[in-house]
Amino acid sequence: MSPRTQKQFEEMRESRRQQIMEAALKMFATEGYGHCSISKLASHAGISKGLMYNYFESKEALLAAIIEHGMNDIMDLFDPDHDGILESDELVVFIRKVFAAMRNHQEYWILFISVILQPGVRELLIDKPVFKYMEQFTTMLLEYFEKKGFEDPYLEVLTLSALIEGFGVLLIYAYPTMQIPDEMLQKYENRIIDMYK
Amino acid sequence: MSPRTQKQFEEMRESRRQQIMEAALKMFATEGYGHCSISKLASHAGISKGLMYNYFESKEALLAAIIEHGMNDIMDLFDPDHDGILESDELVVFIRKVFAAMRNHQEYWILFISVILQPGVRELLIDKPVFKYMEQFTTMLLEYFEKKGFEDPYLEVLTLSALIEGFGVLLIYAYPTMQIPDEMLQKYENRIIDMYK
Amino acid sequence: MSPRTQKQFEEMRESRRQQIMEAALKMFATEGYGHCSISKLASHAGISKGLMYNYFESKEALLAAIIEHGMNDIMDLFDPDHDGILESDELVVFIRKVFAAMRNHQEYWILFISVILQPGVRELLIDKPVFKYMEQFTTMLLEYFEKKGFEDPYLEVLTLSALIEGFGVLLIYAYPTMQIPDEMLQKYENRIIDMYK
Amino acid sequence: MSPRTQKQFEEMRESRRQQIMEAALKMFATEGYGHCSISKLASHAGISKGLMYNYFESKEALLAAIIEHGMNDIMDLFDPDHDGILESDELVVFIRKVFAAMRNHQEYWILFISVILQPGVRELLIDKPVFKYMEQFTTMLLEYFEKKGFEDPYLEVLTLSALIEGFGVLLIYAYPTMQIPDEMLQKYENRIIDMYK
DNA sequence: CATGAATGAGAATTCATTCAT
DNA sequence: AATGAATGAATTCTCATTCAT
Repeated sequence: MSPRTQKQFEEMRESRRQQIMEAALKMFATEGYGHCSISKLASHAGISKGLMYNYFESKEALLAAIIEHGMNDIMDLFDPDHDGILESDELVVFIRKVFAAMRNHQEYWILFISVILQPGVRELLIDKPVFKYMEQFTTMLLEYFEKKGFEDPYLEVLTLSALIEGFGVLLIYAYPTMQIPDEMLQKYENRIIDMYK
Repeated sequence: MSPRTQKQFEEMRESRRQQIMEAALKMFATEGYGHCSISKLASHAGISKGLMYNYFESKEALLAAIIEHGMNDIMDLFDPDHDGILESDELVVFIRKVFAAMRNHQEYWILFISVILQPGVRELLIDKPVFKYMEQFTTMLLEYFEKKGFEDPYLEVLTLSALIEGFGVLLIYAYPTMQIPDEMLQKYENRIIDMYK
Repeated sequence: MSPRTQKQFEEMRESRRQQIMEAALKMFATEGYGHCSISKLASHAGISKGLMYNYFESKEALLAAIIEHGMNDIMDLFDPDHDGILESDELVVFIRKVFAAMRNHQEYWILFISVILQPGVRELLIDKPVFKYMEQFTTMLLEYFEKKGFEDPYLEVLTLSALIEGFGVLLIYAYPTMQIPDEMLQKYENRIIDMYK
Repeated sequence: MSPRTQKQFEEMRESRRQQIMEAALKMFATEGYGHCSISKLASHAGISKGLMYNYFESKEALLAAIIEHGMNDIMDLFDPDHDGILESDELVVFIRKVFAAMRNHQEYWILFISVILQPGVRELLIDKPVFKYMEQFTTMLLEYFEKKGFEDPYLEVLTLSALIEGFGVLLIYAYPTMQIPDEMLQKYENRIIDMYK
């Protein structure tokens, strides 16, 4: 009966936001961004169409929020103190982290790769911190391969990137019809690590 | 009305079809399938909206035709007598063919890969004969690795597929800002071949 | 709970109502009635959306209240004892009162006229008591011109009304870029009075 | 059976455009711009919602087209050779033209005045030729009154403008409930002309 | 064969109003 | 009394597809 406090409202809002984003992530990944109408998204999240706009000012803004949120989750693995500098562990650790992220946020990866491959999206991302991080990855790998004395470090970056991104694409194509089983994912990870030991 | 005229008509029709498909491929790749309206496609192909439907019964059918055509081009390399059985050359020959195709029709491949990775396009592919072909590749590679006594043939298929598809994705992302130079492409090819020698 | 507390509550309520109406009048005039959402109005008045409905049962009711309030202000000049009968002074006195009102509350009048001329507002006014008042003015002027033996009293009413309303419109259009100076206003007033001496 | 020619299409388009604009003008004037949905407009024009967008890219563009078209009609009276210079007839002729325009395009006037009084519209008009013309009117009148030796020419411009604009506002308020009869309009016109003889 | 006008279903978005707390 | 989350109807706009000529 007593009015809700500021804090109660904030908590409600935050949990609703999460609920919407989770529902939307699932749908974007399975049906594709373009095929999800706000109506569908809202009813899957169990709310009204109008309320969506209370939380996200547009469908695009919802996508952006999901991408950013997911990216933050993942970057926490590589830059836990948020100083913008990637922890330069051994390559093996790096690869393990990438695959751990893939395993634990499979839907997110599918959405993410799916989105960044769309024409016209790169231009949108280019200002975003996400993009900075991606460049940092390249730089980090390059330096690593140089330091280790690889004959053609850039070629190695290319190969490793292809192995990772290519696998992502395979995931997209497989999902959700036939999941690539976790052991296979594990073996794939080890296979790559073996190449660089 | 004479047979010859009849034939001329068919040739005109066929070349018009090609012209539409080329224009559409380019637009799908640069603007995204979902953002290309029939109107835009028609005007880029230099014909009227209505005429589009004379050549393709729907937007989806146009996309299907483009993909099938591209897929046929690829398949010609591996199944020249169209008997549905892939020539089981040595793996090295297979890989060389793939990269030769990439090199010789670089722009076409970039557009093509870019299109088939788009959401809304993947969903369409799944029911199509195209998809069968892709499974044949998998099967062929699988058999090859089994025959050669690889410990985990499926893992090898995964790895090789990722290396190829992942490279395609890198091409898309680089294009058109900075082309990956031919020598790098060559080196990458050799790098892969080395892995399987 | 004591009478005094009761009275305080009422005073608070009344002053809150005024505060809302003032904020709304300004917004209606500057942004247009149709473009002002309850949300915007509430936040400009410094209260919550829900509370608006505690004070005014609808957006339309808020508008009606604003107009009625403004209209009462005017009517006080001409019908100070609120008996519904306009004081039939000499016309000169009437005109002087109109312009005195304009001069003394210039900004208010500009906002007010600006609001009542808006589409969507006019339609609302037609059923309201306000409209009765306006007809009374017409009647009063008509009787005056008849009594004075003007050849076509209705034509005179039309002319005088146009001179007054038209000037209001000029004020709106000039505001806020360039104020019409007070002397000009004075001269205009005299010009009209001269016409009827 | 034979396909339509380019010219036939153009004629169809032009007549449809007129039909839509006429229907919309009537509705805008009677119901107010803000209260007319595209749906309503379309069904009053006897066409589908979608077709509206084939002819006008937005509701606002439709309004703009109507205003511009109407303004051109009216300006033809004052600048028949379209050289951007107003014919500087005697004042009497000018006033007669204004009232002729009001009489013959009554709905248009109502819409026009209604629109230019809306907050935020002036800013939109300011680049348009319409605005130039309106300034030219002021200048022309000012020069006229100066030449004729009026004591305070600017005051005269103000008075005449108020008489004209004020009458327009009265028209809006009267329309469509009770039309001001044509004879009254005629008398009003003569009344004004008498003032300046 | 060729055109583009016409349709209508459906998408994104806005906003007055209600209501639980 | 006060808040803002929640609703849903209405609105603007898009676009694949049909069809008369």
